[in-house]
Amino acid sequence: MGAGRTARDKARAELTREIKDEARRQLATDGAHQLSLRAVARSLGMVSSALYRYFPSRDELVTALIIDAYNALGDAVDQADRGATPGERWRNSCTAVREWALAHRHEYALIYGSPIPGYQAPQDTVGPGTRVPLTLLGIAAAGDPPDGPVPDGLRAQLDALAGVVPPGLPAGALARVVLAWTQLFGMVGFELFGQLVGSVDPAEEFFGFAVDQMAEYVGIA
Amino acid sequence: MGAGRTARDKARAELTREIKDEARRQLATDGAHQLSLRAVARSLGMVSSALYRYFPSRDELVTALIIDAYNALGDAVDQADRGATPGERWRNSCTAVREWALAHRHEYALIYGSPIPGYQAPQDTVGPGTRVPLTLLGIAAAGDPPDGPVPDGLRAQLDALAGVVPPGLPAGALARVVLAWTQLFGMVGFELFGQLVGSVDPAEEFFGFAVDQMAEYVGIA
DNA sequence: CAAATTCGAGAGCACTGCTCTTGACCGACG
DNA sequence: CGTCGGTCAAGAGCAGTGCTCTCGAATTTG
Repeated sequence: MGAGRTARDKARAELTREIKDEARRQLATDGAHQLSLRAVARSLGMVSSALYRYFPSRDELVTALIIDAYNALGDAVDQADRGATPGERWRNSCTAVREWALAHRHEYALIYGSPIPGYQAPQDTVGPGTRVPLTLLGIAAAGDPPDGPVPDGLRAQLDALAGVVPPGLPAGALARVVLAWTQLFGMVGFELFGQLVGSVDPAEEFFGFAVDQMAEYVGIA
Repeated sequence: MGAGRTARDKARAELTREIKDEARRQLATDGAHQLSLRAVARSLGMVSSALYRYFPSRDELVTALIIDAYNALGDAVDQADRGATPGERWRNSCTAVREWALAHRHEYALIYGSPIPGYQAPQDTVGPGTRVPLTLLGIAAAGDPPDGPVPDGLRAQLDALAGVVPPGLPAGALARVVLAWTQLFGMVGFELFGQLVGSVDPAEEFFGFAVDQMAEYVGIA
C-alpha cells in the first residue's frame, strides 16, 4: 500500500478521483439525498460492489465530498480575498462565499445544511471547515478592530481561541468577527433554502447591505 | 368527506394524528434521513400500504412534520415573549429559539437545515415559517428603532415588505431586524451542526453576547 | 336493504446499501 | 523465470426502502 508507484496504485488513485467526480456530478444535479452508490458505479461502468474497494461506505464517500467542498469554498474565498483596503477584501470574500454557494447549492447544503451522516461531523472535516473564518479573521486584523466589553465566561473561551488562531486580535474583536461569521452563513443559508422568499429575496441588495454593516461592526472602514 | 362527523371521519383524524406522532418520534431519535414509512406503519401495527390512505407520499408526511415543527417553535417563542422591557422580551424570545432547537435538534434540522424534499419549500410551510421573524419585528417596534441609510434597491424591497408586515417600522430598522434574524438562526444552526466546536462551543456565553449585541443593533435598550 | 365509498391487507416492482464468494489479474520474492 | 500472496471486478444475494395494484371486508350513504 505505497504511494503512487506501481501501475496498480496509479490506477487506484485515478479511479478514486473518478468516483468522487461522478459522485459530485450526481450530487450537483440530484442533491445529497438522491446520491446513490449504485448509480455512481453504473455511470462508471462498474458494478456496485467494486466501488466498496475505494470507499468503505456511502457515508465515507459523502465525507470525502464534504472535505472537497470545504476546500473548494476555501479556495474560492482565498482567491477572492484581494483588494486595496480591508473593506474591499471583506466585501470580496463575503461575496465569494455567496457566489460559490449559489453556484454549488447542493454542495453548500451538504456542508452547511443538516449533517446527514450521523450526529457529529467527522474529525477530518474540521480542518478544511475553518478556512473561511480564518480568512475573515485575517481581514479583520488588517482593519481597526475594536475591543468592546465581553462577559467573563466568553472572554476565557476567546482568549483560548486567540492562542490557537493566527491573527492577534483582542477578545472583543474576536467575538465580533465570530458574530459576523455566523451572520454571513446564516444569511447565505437563508437565501439558498428559500427562507427569505417573502421578504428580501432576491437577496443581492440585502446581502450587500449586511456585508457592509458587518464590516463596520468588526472595525473595517 | 365531511368534517369529523361520522365514526369513520373520527377514526381517520385520530389515525392521521397517531401517524404524525409516531413519525415525529422516529424523527426525534433517528433523524429525518432515517424516517421510514414502513417503520412507522410497523410501529402502529399496520401495513405500509395502508399508510398511503393518509399521506400520499413520504414527502407529504415530512411536509406535515415541517409545518408542525414551525408551529411548535412559533408557540415556544410566543410563550417566551414576555418581559417588562423590549430588551427582556428580545432576550427571552431569542433564548427560546435556541432552547427549542437544542431540545428538538432533528426537527430544527428539518426546517432550517437543507430542504430534503425537492428544491423548493412547499407553499404550506411559508406561513408558519414567518412566525418567529414577525415576533422579532414586533419586539423591535416596541423599542427605539433607528432608521439608518439603506441602498435604493433594498429600500424598495423593504417598503414593499413594510406594507405586508404589521409593525410600522421604517426601512432602515426593518433591514436591521432582518439582519439580526439571519444572525440568530445562523448562530443557532452553527451551534447545532457542530460548526462552532473549535471556537466558542459550548455556545451559551457567546449566544448571550450576540443576542445583546443584536438587540442594541436593532435599537433595543 | 342495496349501492357506493372507504379501508386494511397482501403481493409485487424497482430501487437502495452492503456482504460474501468466485475467478482473474498483478506484483513482489525466491 | 516461476510461484505465490495480495488486489481487484463481477455476480449473487440479503434486508430494507417507497410506492402501486388488487382484492375482500367494513362502513357510510341513498
